[in-house]
Amino acid sequence: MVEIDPVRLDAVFHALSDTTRRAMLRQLATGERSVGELAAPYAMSLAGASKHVKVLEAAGLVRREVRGRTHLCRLDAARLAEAEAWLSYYERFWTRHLDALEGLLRAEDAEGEKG
Amino acid sequence: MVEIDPVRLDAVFHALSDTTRRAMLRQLATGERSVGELAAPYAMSLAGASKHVKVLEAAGLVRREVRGRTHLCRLDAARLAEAEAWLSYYERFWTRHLDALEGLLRAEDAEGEKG
DNA sequence: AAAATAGTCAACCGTTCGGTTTACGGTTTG
DNA sequence: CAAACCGTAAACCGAACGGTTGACTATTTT
Repeated sequence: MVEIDPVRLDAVFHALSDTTRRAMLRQLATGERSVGELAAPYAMSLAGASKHVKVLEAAGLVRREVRGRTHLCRLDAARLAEAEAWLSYYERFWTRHLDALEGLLRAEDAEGEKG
Repeated sequence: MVEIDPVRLDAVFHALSDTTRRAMLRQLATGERSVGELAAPYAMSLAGASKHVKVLEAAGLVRREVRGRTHLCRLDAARLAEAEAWLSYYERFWTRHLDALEGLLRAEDAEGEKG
């Protein structure tokens, strides 16, 4: 298992815990966007949306390139990968690779009957 | 893509955004635990830990069975699966099945050169 | 019956959150 | 240069968060 910095993970999950921020990430998945473009879809002040972008940036999910008066944002998925790595630990609770597991258990049963 | 209720996802990611709560889930991954057992590892009042359990329960990550004076908690991974499903959308940004993607692009290039 | 145990509930406290408004600092553009 | 534009910063607001203590309810245990 890859140990992940808990503080970093706190920040990532917190950033993901808001619908607006998740929607912004979806926007960024289709290409880079200015802060204004990210803000446009929401009934919210630009300053408000800007704060959301900062939360995403602080969590390391978004990087920003200042280009003249506009700030270009792009997705940085590395921290999302860390979050998914954390979650993947629990896959065994819902994934039915009980197929493989059952196979393994049957093999052990066979061993037990042999020995 | 499986559309997931945003409010539910808010609750799940918020529940995961705290180190103590994530650690509690890890405990529950090894088997059911009472609230007291969940609380034991942390320098925190029982009431405080109990609140964390309630957050996990409200997010649907934990179910509780009251058994006499003790409350037995067990992991319910379904909502974790939803969170992972949401994250899996972004796998293409870090997974190198750029192999497959590159193949596709090369095929399109070939088409372009033909036409 | 009395005492110990498991846990919640309610009130409270300081901090953070999500949002606003207003003011401001750099760019472009006219 | 002046005006419009893009975005941040700061101050503020009510609500939620993470945590505490103390009182309380049930259940076990003795």
